[in-house]
Amino acid sequence: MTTNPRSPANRRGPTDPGRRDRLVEATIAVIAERGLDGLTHRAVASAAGVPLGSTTYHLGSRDELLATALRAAAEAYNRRLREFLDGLPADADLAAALADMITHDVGPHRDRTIVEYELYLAALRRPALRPAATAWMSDITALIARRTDPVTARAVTAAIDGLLLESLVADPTPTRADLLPVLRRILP
Amino acid sequence: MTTNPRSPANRRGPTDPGRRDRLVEATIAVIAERGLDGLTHRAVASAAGVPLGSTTYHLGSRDELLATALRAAAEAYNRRLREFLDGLPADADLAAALADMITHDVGPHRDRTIVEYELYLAALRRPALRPAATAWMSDITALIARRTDPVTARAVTAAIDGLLLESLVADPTPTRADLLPVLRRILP
DNA sequence: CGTTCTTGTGTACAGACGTCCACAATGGGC
DNA sequence: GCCCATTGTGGACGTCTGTACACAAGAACG
Repeated sequence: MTTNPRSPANRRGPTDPGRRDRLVEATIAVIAERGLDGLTHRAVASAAGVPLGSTTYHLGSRDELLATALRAAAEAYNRRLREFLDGLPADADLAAALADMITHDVGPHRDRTIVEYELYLAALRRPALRPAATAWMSDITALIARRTDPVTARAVTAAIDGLLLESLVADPTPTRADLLPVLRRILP
Repeated sequence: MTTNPRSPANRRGPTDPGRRDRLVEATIAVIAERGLDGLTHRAVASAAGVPLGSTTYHLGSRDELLATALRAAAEAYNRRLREFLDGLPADADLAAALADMITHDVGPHRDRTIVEYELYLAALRRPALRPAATAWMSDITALIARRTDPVTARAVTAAIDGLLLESLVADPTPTRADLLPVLRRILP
């Protein structure tokens, strides 16, 4: 791998458009695999297949690494939620749909969901990240509010968060049937 | 501080009952101050006023440090919640009481609440901690279920979690008046 | 008093880390 | 075709970390 870093196959030239984006993706992949503890410049460089110096060049300090990852994760999550909600028919059973979503988030999507919470929580200790985290959360509420009244939207958003957090740690992982009555208790 | 560690004032003898407990307290204090990133044997030793070797002797590896802190935090939280609920009159306004509690948790109690979430989340990546975290959560639900039906208890527990998480990051911190309508939306 | 067990201490080691910086390489402007 | 700003690289430095381990010291007990 590092025997001949100058081989043509590995050279992308000094202008390698998208390298920064690939570094951001690699950052999230590293967190998913090793957690925030394992997020180091070296791990990101290795995951992205670039030399160590490249990470500090494009993404600077470790805090900048975190900030970029948080913004990328928030954007991806909200886009996904928007598409999911937009894909529902107008008269859809919202509680059932959300139960499906949560089941997916703690099942096939588990690793990514954990990363999302780790990044969100990281914002608590980093004032620079708080605006991004706040916006993330209020975007979710706004998306839900397109289907319910505002107070219900806040209640449902909070409940989804709590259910996700609980379901991530529960063993065995709760099923759709476990979640549905709780969501029905809140949604009209 | 370390100039004369053998001075009588600092010597507590080879049997220093409670030293382990003080190390656990120091562990939580270190997390509160520096976050999980800053949790090191050296920081704990310094906070507890004991030599470095003492931390590894009493609490072993870093994972054991985390596990002990998680159990202590869960126990303290649940005891506090139990006392709070037991102190309410039978016909109390539960939504108002919970709004007060959340306001307190994200206000004067903010630092400790952050530690609680950091420890809870840490359990996601450490199978050994998951039982403690699961029990923590189900204890909360059980306490609330003494005042409501089971499904409502689950919905309220999840909503409290979500509201805490949201309120910790929001700027400015939500007030009791912000939280109350949301809780009333769920509680009878 | 002496032995033995538990508790406590100081230090040393090897590894990993963030960050910095001198230097290389390229490609667009002229 | 040359020059220079931008992009990319590799290695080095100093710091901090977990952990191990040899040794000290009081206590229980005969």
